[in-house]
This record gives sequence, structure tokens and C-alpha cells, in this order.
Amino acid sequence: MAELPILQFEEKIIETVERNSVVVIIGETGSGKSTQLSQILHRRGYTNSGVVGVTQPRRVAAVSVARRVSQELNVRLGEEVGYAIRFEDRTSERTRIKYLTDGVLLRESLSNPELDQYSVIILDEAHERSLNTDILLGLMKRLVKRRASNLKVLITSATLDGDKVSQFFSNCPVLNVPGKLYPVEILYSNERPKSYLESSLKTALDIHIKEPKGDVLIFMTGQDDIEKLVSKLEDRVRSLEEGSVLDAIILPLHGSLQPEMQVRVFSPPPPNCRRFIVATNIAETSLTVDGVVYVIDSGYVKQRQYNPSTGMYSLEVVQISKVQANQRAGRAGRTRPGKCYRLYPSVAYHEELLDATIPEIQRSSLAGSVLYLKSLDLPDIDILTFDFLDSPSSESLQDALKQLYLIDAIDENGLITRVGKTMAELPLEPSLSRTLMEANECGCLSQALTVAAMLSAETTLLPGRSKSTEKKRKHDHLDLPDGSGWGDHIQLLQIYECWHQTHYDIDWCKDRGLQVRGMTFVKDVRKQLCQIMQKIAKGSLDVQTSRRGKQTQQDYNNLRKALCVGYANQLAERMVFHNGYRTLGFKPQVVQVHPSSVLKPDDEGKFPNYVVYQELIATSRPYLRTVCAVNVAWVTPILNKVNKLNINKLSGGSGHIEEHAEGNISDLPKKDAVTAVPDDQESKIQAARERFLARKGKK
DNA sequence: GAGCACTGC
Repeated sequence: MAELPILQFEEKIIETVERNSVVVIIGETGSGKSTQLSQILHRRGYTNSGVVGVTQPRRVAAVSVARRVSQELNVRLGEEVGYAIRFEDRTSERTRIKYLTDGVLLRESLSNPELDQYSVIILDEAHERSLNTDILLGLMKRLVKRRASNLKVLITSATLDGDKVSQFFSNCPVLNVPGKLYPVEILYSNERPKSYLESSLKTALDIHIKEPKGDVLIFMTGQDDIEKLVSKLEDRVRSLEEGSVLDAIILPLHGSLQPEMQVRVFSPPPPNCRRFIVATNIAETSLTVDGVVYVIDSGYVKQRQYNPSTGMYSLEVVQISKVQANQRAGRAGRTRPGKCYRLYPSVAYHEELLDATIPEIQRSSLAGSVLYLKSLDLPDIDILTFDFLDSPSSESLQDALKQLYLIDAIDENGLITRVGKTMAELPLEPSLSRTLMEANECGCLSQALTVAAMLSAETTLLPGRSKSTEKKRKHDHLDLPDGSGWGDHIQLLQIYECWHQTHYDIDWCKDRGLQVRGMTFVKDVRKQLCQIMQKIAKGSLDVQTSRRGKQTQQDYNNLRKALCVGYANQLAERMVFHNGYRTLGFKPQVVQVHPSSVLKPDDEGKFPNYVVYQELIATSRPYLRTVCAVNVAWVTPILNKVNKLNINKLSGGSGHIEEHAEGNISDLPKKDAVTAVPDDQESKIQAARERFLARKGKK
């Protein structure tokens, strides 16, 4: 511990913190900032007047760092040193150093906007620029002015954007704390390879043949290229002359892998063996693999981004930033000097790569964040001029306002409603919160709670796709309920209710290819949501458990109605001549129901006229993922609302609009605005539909 | 008839 570089800077840090309310700390990997900053402040008396809170973007980090600090201070975890993450608050009255996820701190500030139990707040890993960290940065800027006398804020960041953070906080001081990394030699390619996959393969084999022992970490963009590279590497390594090189183990590592498979990466390899870990950017920050000496950096990452004018997400392979490139390289120098092979030329690094990754706040739908900020109800905060470190576009903010208006969270003047205030209390995206509120009125809260919880865990429910599980799923398809013709939300409800009836049998999940971990998470979320709803409704709540498991068509109707109200901002109408949908409320997009949906065309080959959707995402083409059929009678009032929408008023203006501001809205709901499908494509679709009907007829 | 990077309340 005494070797940690940060300890040599203790005096300097304390001196600077004494004189300034905000300090930026540039702490490189291995500097010990996450564990030591809080202890330094504790030693110097900052915990006498309040708690030192340290935020982390990830749960595991909050827990593991808290655990280490409690060991170093030789106290029991949960007493002087504790942590708070969702579902787990291990703090007590005695807690002086508290690690928490930034999401938890945001929740805390909802009920206590001044955060007055804290004497110091440390925003750790701020350079990762998570959505929550960015909101916190804005709130801290305001808070240090209000609590100038008794609050210190420390922000840890990366070398490349420390100055920017400092400027944001009125040029506050920046302290550099060196890390304890071993040197990493950077090797560039002469030119960009035609295929980064082939280039990675070649580089990996070169290392294997020429370089001394040490594991290789290879950064790819996703499951597909990981699987390809793994199989190619296996072939080529096997064909090398036996005994001429080390044995090789090749391991994929990505988020959709079963956790048991991920663990393999952390168990030490057998002797005289080189491991090749082929990973997504999960290995950049979330997971640290010991023993890595060589890093191969393709220079690419798969990134999700949101288009506020269409309401559509897309996943795109984009170039990484310099911060990311350095982070990747750093992975080679944790145990001894290493090498990083960048599969792009040096000039590309310097001239093409952005300094920092585009922050999440500029790549996401902001409905949830805007609702959160509105619900804080701070008179001195105006959303459209909120002081962000990097502002989202006004288009994105207006999109959020529009969405919130359509689900009654704000009124036509942009003011938060009672419904909106309640929605913000729920740890859910606004559409789902609104669904719960409506369900409480419709008498189907129990079912809605289940759907909300299932949707919160959806990606961790199904096992990662692979050839074998795919076959299995197809085979076992009949074992899962079918949504009774209404779609995916109803199916999710039915799945959980079936499980409930087995008294939460683990084998029931396994037999159906459902991840036990995911289903357990659903159960936890449902319980949490139930508790919050109970608190909000003060007992006037309809969480009928006696009727659970025996859903009637009437229950499904009520639930679909509640979903329609909640997802008024994610509504689509089927097109007249084919099974495509056009989105309503956004610049209209022609989209298809995702083939993985349980919602299928009826006997005439047609989908329902209206659906609400959980997500609109462009992969190979634009798809609606997770859809639920809704009735036209529920849709009509929403469309009226869309027509009345006045974005200028919503943004807090007078409502007397300049011409071009209106232009944005007038192209929203018009029936014949969609001409995106050219005639020849239209006829192709018509032909496809005829073929489909013909096939159906034969059966 | 296609496939989703990573987090979090």
C-alpha cells in the first residue's frame, strides 16, 4: 500500500482541496485513486462533518473497492466503510466512507437535493462519461455554489480531458497523479488493413511465434467477429508445428456469454501455455484479465446511438477515441512491460481519432434524464439551458420533451405534472413508469409490474445466441407461452406467471433456455417496484396476488390499454398494402416487426393495425423490437394529442412560434407523409405477401 | 426470417 503513487501526493492533494471546492484529479491506472482518495480525506478529518461519498459507474466496482478499503482500514464492511448499490445498501449510521453507483447517488438526490449528509463527493471514473455521471457533473456544479462552505467535490478523469472538466468548473485546479503501469510499447501498422479480422489473426500468430510468454488480448467489435476470429485462430494454431511454440488456449469474452464462460478467463492458465482472449470493449473497463502482455487493438468499437428526429437507435461500428485507445493499450502493462499492436497507422491515431468518446448523453434518448431533472423541481434549473459538460443537441432535448408530453409527464407548458412527479420516483424508463401508473387505474397493476420487471432484464433472460442454443430454442419453442396473439409483452407476462406457478423452480427456467440469473433479477426488480408503488400510492394499491396466474382476456385488454397509454410515444400504424409499419409521433419511418417477435400475422397474413413497441432499432434494417397489439380506440386520443403538440410552448416559450419551429412538428402525423417506399419495392412486398399466403394455403 | 456493444436505478 505504501508504494501507491498517490500517497506521495497526500500533502499536495489536501492543500489543494482545502483551498478549492472542486478539484480534478488525473489518476492513471494503478495510481490507487479509487481506494486511497477517500482514505486520505478520512485521515485528514473530512469525515467528521459528513460522509465521503465515492461514485462508480459500475456495481461490481463499488462493491469491490469498498471491500478493499474496509480491509485496509481493518473495519467491518458496512460499518465505517460501506457501499450502496441497487437492491443492496450496506451502510449504517456509522458509515463515513460510502461507495455507491452514480445511479444510486442520483436517486438519493431526488429525495435530498442538497445531499447534505456528504462532506465530500468524489466522482470516480468520470472520463467514462456515463449518462448518470454527466447529469451528476451538472448537478455538482450547481451544488458547490450552494454549499460552498461545506462541500468538496473531487472528479477523477483521464489525461486527455482533464482541462475540459477544469474549465467546466471555473478553471479549478488539476492534479496529476502518476500510475503504476509498466511501460507499454506502441506498435502501429503502416496502413489500415483491408480486414481488421485478417490483420488481427496475422498479428496474433506473429506474436505467438516470435514473442516470449504472455497472454494476448484482442479487441473486436462484437459476437460475430469474435466467433470468426476464435475459429480461425484455432485452425491456424493447431496447424503450427507441434512443440515449436507454446500451447495455446483461445477464449471468447463478451457480454452475452454465460457468466460461467466468462469466469474461465479469470482462472489462471496451465503452465507453458499462452492464452488468446478475444474480447469486446467489455475488457476495456469492466473486466480486467490478469497476465495480459500483448494487446491487439483493431481501432473499432460497436456503438449504440440514437437519432432524436426518428426515435431510432442504431448500432454502428465506429472508430474508437484516443482515450479508448490508451485504455486498451494500458491493459498490456499491468503485470510487466507489454506491447500494444494498433492495427492502424500512427497518423490515424493522431489525426483521425477523436480525443474522447462521444459521451452517452449525446447518443441516447433523454426522456428519462429530462424527467429526472424536471422532477428535482429546482427553480434555478431550466432543462434547455442546463449546464452540461457536453450539451446534448436541442433537437434531442425537444424530442425528450415531446415524448414526456405524450405520456402526460409534463403539461403543454412543459411543466412537470403530478403523474410525472410520481413517474420519476420509479427506477424505470418513463414509458414503463407511465404504464404502471395507468395499470394501477385499470386494475392490472400486478401484471404491469411483472411486464416492467421482465423488460428490465430482457437481455439477460435469453442465453447468448450460438448454433447449439439456437437449435435447442427452436426445438423447445412450444414450451414457452405465445402471448395469446397480442405480442411480446403479454408473452413476457405469461412466462413469469408460469414460473411463479412452479414456485420459482430453477429447472423450469433451464429447460426453457431462460437464464436463472435473469429470472431471479426479474423477481428482485418486481419486488422493488412493488414496494415503491406501495409507498407512492400509500396503500391505495391493487397488487392482487390471489388472481395471479389466471389471466383472462379482460386482464390482457386492461394491460394492453395501460401499455398503450405508457407507450404513446412509441406507437406504430400498419401500412395499408403490406405488413410494414410506420412510426407515429416522429418523422415517420417505415419499419418491420422484428422476426424474433412472438407477434405473427393472422390467417389473412396481416399484422394488427396498431402496435406499441419497446424499441426501434436499425440493424440490417429498421425493426420494432418487443411489440404489443393495441386497439384503435385507444390510439385516437393519442393522435389528437400529437396533432396539438406545440414544441415551442413545451420548451417554455410563449407558444407563438416562428415558422420553421413549427415545420418540425407539422410533418409528424400526416397520413400521406410516408413516401419512403418506392413503387417497385411496394410491389415486391405485395408479391412477397402473396407468396406467403400461397405457402400458408398449401399447409 | 434475423441476430445486440456496454452499463445502471
